[in-house]
Amino acid sequence: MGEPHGHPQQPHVTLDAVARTAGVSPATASRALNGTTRVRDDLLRRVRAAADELGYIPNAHAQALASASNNTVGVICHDVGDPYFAAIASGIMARAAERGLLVMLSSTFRAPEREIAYISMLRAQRARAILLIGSGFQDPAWERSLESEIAPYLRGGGRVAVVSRHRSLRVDTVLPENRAGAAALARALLGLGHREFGVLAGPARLTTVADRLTGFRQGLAEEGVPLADERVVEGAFTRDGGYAAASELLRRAPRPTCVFAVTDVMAVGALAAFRDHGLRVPQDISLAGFDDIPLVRELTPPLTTVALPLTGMGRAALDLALREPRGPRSRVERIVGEVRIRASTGTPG
Amino acid sequence: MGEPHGHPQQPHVTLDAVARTAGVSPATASRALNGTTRVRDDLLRRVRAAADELGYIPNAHAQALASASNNTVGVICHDVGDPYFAAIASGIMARAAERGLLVMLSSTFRAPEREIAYISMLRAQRARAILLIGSGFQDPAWERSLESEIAPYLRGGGRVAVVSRHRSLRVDTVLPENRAGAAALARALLGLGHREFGVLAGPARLTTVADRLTGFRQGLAEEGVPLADERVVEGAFTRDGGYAAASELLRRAPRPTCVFAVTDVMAVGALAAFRDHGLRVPQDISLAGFDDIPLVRELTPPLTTVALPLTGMGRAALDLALREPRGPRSRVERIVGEVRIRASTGTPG
DNA sequence: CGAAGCCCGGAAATCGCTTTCAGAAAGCGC
DNA sequence: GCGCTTTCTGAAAGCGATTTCCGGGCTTCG
Repeated sequence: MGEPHGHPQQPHVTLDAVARTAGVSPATASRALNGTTRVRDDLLRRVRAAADELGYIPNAHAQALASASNNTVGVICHDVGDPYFAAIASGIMARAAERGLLVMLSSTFRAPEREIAYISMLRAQRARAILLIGSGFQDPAWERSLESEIAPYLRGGGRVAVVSRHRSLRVDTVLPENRAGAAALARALLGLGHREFGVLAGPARLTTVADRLTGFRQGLAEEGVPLADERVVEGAFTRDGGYAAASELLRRAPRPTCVFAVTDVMAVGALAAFRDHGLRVPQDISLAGFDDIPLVRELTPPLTTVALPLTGMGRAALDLALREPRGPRSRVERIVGEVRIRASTGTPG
Repeated sequence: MGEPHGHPQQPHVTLDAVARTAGVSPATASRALNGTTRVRDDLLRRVRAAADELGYIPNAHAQALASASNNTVGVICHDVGDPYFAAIASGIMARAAERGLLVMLSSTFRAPEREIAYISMLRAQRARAILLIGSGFQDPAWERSLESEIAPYLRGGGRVAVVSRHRSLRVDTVLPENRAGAAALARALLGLGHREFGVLAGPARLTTVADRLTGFRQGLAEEGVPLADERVVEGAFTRDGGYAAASELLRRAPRPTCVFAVTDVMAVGALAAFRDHGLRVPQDISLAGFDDIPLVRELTPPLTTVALPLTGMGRAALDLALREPRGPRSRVERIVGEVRIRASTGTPG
């Protein structure tokens, strides 16, 4: 009748309303609903009845404001669409569900400034913990602003944990042994007889890339096998980035007998590139990746890689951040990757 | 010096503090920071200076409480670890970032009651919009409780949109034409000469499964080709579910010449199963999926499927939910899938 | 039987912000 | 210079919960 466009916009049911229909004070209603204190049985029943008769849903903002606590955690990753982050995020969500927490997830799409912006938003939300997933950037300016966002958050009682990120912040960390893993992979590939290697590296400013690259180099160096700079091609951390980098690598003669892609996602692109160039894997060229994301077992040939327990790392990160009691020092959980030799690597020649 | 275990727990910087050091009232400080009203230039500068000198971060809860508005949206899917949901979620996140929104994401891991629980939590957070991603359940009890969660939320001004879910709720919907897509796929496969089909279906209570299955049946029926019930095997919506279902299907003679897996994820498992049973795809058996998740182009052979613009669907859902002005009727955005014939399907025999 | 505790419920302060509501100062035309 | 509008600022009232702080009613013990 008169409502111009039909949006009555009903007001929310408040605790006061519940209290009134139950014939008690808001204080009692609050206590009854939260079980903070003993409340006489009949009152308790009346309050509960009133609450679900009215369909009462407490206002989380009011609760957070009054009690200075809340049950949300923030997660920041580069892109949930990437299977690597999706797997870690999935682990976090599972654990969060068990703990009754709500997760605010955000993707930076690899823009450092977006990471900072999100941290700020999560601070505003007074998130209990902030989880930073994935490689950091090698950039002093960024590190400074990150530090200056994080420090006051920690001082205010916030928890921070990072996953798979070089340890520039002194916070709880779930850290894959990227160097050691890459070195182990290098040794395994040397063991197959390879001596001519190529590497598909991600963006140089990402710390994960640097670690895996140096680890691989060290592994080769142990056997005195060098890795020339022109054998390392940089590409985006995507399937297409891997494709492009692999193509570029093939353009630079002489062709290596074995290629290491610093992430599985890039390896997927590389595999396609090799195929398009008429190369058979592993007969003509061997290929290895890193991470063991779910899909790479399904490729033909299945990809040799360094397996990381991705969902487990997600769970671990949440537990680490929220752990109680809290010691004075931050903790580091080191994850050792396991080299999985599959059919994408063979003996050279 | 005497802090027992070193957690000083510094209090937060409040707007009052900012106002005080800027020498203005909180009201003015608020206006200056939010640009609600004109504020004299010198005051504005002083407030801003004070704010970032103190490192002021507004308390989002207080803001939400006072202004009865906030900038978070909730997303509920079955599992972010699944590439299908990951792709849709990625689209949502991208659009949310553009709009300056924070996303609360949760995974139900396919438990209906968890979906209800999350909606309730999102209601408590007074999320601006709730996005439900993925198939609903064919279960009257669940539908009722869902309805009773959603209705008051909408009445309170909340927005709801669903993606890829049968239209049991009268809310904005991004709806893949599952039936039509599956029918088109059926026609294409018939066109290749197949007459003996098998189907790997997901859990029967999921509406998406039902739709794709009936669509496929209809497509076959147009040419008078039947699909016997024992040719339809049900499995979990996962890679392993696909593997198991495919194995079961092979156990039931006679073997079909072409298999339709209702999702790509299941098709991936089926491909592995066929291989393990010594069958060549497509020479011995053809395989098709649905969704066109990123990885299936990379398989050997690349998978024939019905392509859905997943990230676009995510973006569309957010826009649909938050659209302004708001008509009285809910809107349905129909997505037609595109049949992509790839090498996993060939002519029979 | 009276004093000392114990429980429990209610009044009211509080959390940190936004937003009326007025009032002061400034600008304007005549 | 006077009245009137126009700007801008500050005081104060919420927003919707939680949480002291208090007091009234019982139990319990001396």
